[in-house]
Amino acid sequence: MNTKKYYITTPLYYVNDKPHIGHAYTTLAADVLARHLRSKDIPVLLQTGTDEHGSNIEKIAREKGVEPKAWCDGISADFRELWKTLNIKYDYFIRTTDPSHEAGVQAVFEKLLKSGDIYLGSYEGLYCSSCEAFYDEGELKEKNCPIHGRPVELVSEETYFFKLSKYEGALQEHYAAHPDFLSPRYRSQEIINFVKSGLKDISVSRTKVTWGVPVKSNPKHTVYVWFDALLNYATGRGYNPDGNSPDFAEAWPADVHLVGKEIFRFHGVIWPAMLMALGVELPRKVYAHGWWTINGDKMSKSKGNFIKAEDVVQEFGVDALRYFLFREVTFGQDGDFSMDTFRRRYNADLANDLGNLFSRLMNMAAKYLDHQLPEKPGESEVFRELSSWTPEIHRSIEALQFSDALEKIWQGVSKLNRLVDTRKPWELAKTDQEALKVFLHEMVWCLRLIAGWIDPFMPDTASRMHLQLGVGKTADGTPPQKVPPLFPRMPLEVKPDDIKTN
RNA sequence: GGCACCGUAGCUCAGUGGUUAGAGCGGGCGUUUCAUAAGCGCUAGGUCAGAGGUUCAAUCCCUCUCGGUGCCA
Repeated sequence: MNTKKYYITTPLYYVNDKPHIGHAYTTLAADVLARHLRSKDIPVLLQTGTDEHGSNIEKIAREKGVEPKAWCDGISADFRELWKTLNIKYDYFIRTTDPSHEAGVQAVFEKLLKSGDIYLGSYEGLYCSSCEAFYDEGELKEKNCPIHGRPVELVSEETYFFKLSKYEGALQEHYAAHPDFLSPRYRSQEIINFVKSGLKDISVSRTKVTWGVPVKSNPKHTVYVWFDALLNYATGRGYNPDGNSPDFAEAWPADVHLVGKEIFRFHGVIWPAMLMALGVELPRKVYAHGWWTINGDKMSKSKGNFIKAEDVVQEFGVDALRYFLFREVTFGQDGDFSMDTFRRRYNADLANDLGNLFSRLMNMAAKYLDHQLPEKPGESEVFRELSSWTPEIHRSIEALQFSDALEKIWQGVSKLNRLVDTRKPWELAKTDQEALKVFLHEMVWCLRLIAGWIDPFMPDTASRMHLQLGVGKTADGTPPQKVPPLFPRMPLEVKPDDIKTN
């Protein structure tokens, strides 16, 4: 018997360039959610992967003088390497060049051809041979290609169409019946209006592209990359219209597709329509997050202003990056990444608040607790209060409101710092040993609670904390060691201007 | 041009038809010493973009103006 697992997906990342912080963001969000659910003993499937077909990839590979597949192998490996660096635990990494996926795509195509949801037609458009792309009349600059400024030609190409228009009504009904299908709400209206304004059938094959999945019954066509890539969510779990793998039932329907806002429409319109055509249940939710700008600028290849996750990790550690990305900005909104803000938050939240709290308490625990693991303080008011926050924190994570969860957790950190100041354990040490122990016991348990809360976000830090919070469990009687700080304080960046001035 | 959304303390943002409009960060002042010179306390007097309207009462409702953003395959 199959039990349905909680199935989370990230988009498949296009292998036209090396991974940057934007890719990491989505995948980390998936990882945080997955870790949280696992900690509640909810079975989870997390799938990510790479999108490898299309003329762009073919072109890049040609420029580099390698076979397309070899190029894809390299970049795809870079992504997996980054997930490792970022401590992301996924269940399955799919590549659109995987034979099982390609077979699934072909079978889907044939099935829809048979049902009439895909039909052969021809596409007519204004084509620029330098761009290898079609343009609308409105996009042209003085009737020329907006990029090359050269004349475009009217070209017609045989292509297969998917009958997207047929699903206009069904999609609208679905949106109305499932108000959370497109999330967050403030991004959904655009999509709903778009569908309301009328859908046209879309081209789903190419005759000019060879690096793609061939249409089985007409191999001079390859399947258009979007159609190919979207299917991964199903084929990766064993979907094939000619016969599903038994695994498919435990994954489907997907619980949440995490996507960037730029591909929300593909996932909110085309993908559900494809599933309707296939008679497959729709995913429960598509959640679109925002973009990171870098120092206020859009990340772009031409500006070359990508932040490499590896560099940040190298200097500050994985957990600091994981923390920053989900604390700084409400998940869904756009945010700005700058080293200045990053350092500020690192020092204030991680080094000063949490790191120092942990350090001051662990020092006292080492000094004043006789290495005994204290009993859970049922009578402790603080501990009871903090414990009562857990459901709220969990709800926030499950609603993908990561920043809310972290904010609440940091209220706890702050509360504990205040409490230490109020109770002044260093004075109790001179006046009331018994009260001191009771207090430190409470604090140790509160820290365990915090460690548990931050675990999905900062798994390494959580385990380092846990290691020490087992105060006194040492069977051999060795005293607790003074541990290195969780987050060593970092100097704020010295600007060149500051040096010159004197 | 069409359709949405936004404009609240230096910065990032919460917020509600009704007593003195909030938080975090930064800044300023003070204070403790257990701790990573961290922590803790106090402090921001902001025309809630502007104008008009509805109302006993609007930052929150309506209209217009200005400024900004997104979507229109």
